Amino acid sequence: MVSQDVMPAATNRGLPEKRRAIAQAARTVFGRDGFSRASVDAIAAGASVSKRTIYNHYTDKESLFLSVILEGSASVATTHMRIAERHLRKILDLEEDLVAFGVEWASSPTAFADHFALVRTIQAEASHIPPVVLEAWQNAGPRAFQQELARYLRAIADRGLLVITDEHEAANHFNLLTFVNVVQKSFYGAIPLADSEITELVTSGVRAFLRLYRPETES
Amino acid sequence: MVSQDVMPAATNRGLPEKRRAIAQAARTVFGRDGFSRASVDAIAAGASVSKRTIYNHYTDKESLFLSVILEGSASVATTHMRIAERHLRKILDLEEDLVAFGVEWASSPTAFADHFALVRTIQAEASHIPPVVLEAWQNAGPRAFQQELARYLRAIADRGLLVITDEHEAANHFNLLTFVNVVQKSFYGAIPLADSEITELVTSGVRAFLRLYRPETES
DNA sequence: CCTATACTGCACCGTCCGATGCAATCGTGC
DNA sequence: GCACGATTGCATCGGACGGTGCAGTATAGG
Repeated sequence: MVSQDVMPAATNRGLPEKRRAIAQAARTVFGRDGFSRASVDAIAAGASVSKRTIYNHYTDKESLFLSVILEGSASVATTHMRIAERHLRKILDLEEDLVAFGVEWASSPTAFADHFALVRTIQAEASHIPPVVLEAWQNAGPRAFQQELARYLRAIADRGLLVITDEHEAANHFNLLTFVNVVQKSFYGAIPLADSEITELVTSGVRAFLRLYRPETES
Repeated sequence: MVSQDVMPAATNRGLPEKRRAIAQAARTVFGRDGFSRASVDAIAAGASVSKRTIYNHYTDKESLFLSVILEGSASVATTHMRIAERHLRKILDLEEDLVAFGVEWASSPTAFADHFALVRTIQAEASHIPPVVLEAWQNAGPRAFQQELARYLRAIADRGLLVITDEHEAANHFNLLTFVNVVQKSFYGAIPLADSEITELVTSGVRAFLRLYRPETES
């Protein structure tokens, strides 16, 4: 975990098919074992590929890890975007829509268990990862989506359904009260929660969020 | 990370002095390198102790890790208790006191950098750690303190300064809006934040918390 | 048919590391 | 001074693992 190049540190030769197989297997194995414990041999076996081939595609175990986590992060981000669009573009019942959104959002760590296991690894080794890479990851993943969420909240507020002065702070609060709450309790999906429990936590979080940002109902 | 015994899995022979030296060095090295990368030799060197002595005190690298993290967790918990008592026992200015408390609380991950690095490791390897141990750790550390925080909030509410129906939910919200917010942004202290930034985040969090739980000020 | 590219299998190197065994030493209490 | 427990230094085992070299095979395009 010492490479200083921002991206990709991966040689680009070889068949894209094998390349994807390797990436897939790497995601699984890294997710299961963490960076240090994961062995390149295991990844090779998982991808039904010679170990030598891995080293033809990627210079390093480390660069393989980086490549995989950046791809995964982007993929998860677009999925989150779609979830947000589906629930927040047209608002029918505000609380209901926010809860539905929050539940699906907060369930993604169990849906993308592989990827979020990598995220846990990143956090554990945060101090060994070049800050540039950390930044790159955050911007491609979590931060990008929080920006998007802020935009949706702004739009909802403009329609008069919420009272928001700083939409980024509001997005942060929503994030904390729903997603982060679930994520903390489930160890990023490592100890999966029952769907009912997720719904419960998110509902409670959304209620609090609405108490913070709902317009005064003049009696 | 497979031991099934709940506690301590550590033989208890040897001089307590050496034992503490080992634990101290282990905390540092595990914190710096994570469980897998940390080498027993490095710990031995750090403790100015023969490697053989470590294996006289602890059966295993794993049991050493467990022992260290449980001790640390307890120690941090009592520190948190003291912080809470200092700021929440007597309330003068509610917002001011909550902010002061929150700032000190949220700064502890940088103060106890060693320990929280271990916590990060635990989370990264959560799926490899026996659930019993995970439970034990949570109960000795975070959960115990959240209970305590709930008690303080209850007391404050009883004095009429807050309106709280479920004090555990309130404690959870305070936790999320201040501590967790900071912790997320600083990667559990791995990427330390400036004091001013911590103060800013906590202040904003406390304001939100008060908007949620402050009694209606009849105009 | 020839060449270039990619993949494979395997052996191999060097290293690191957890864990053990053992003989020697130090220190304390009887 | 003797005995016992603790510690030490060292050698060593056994295994895992990252990474490389190489010779052989397949596949596709000209």
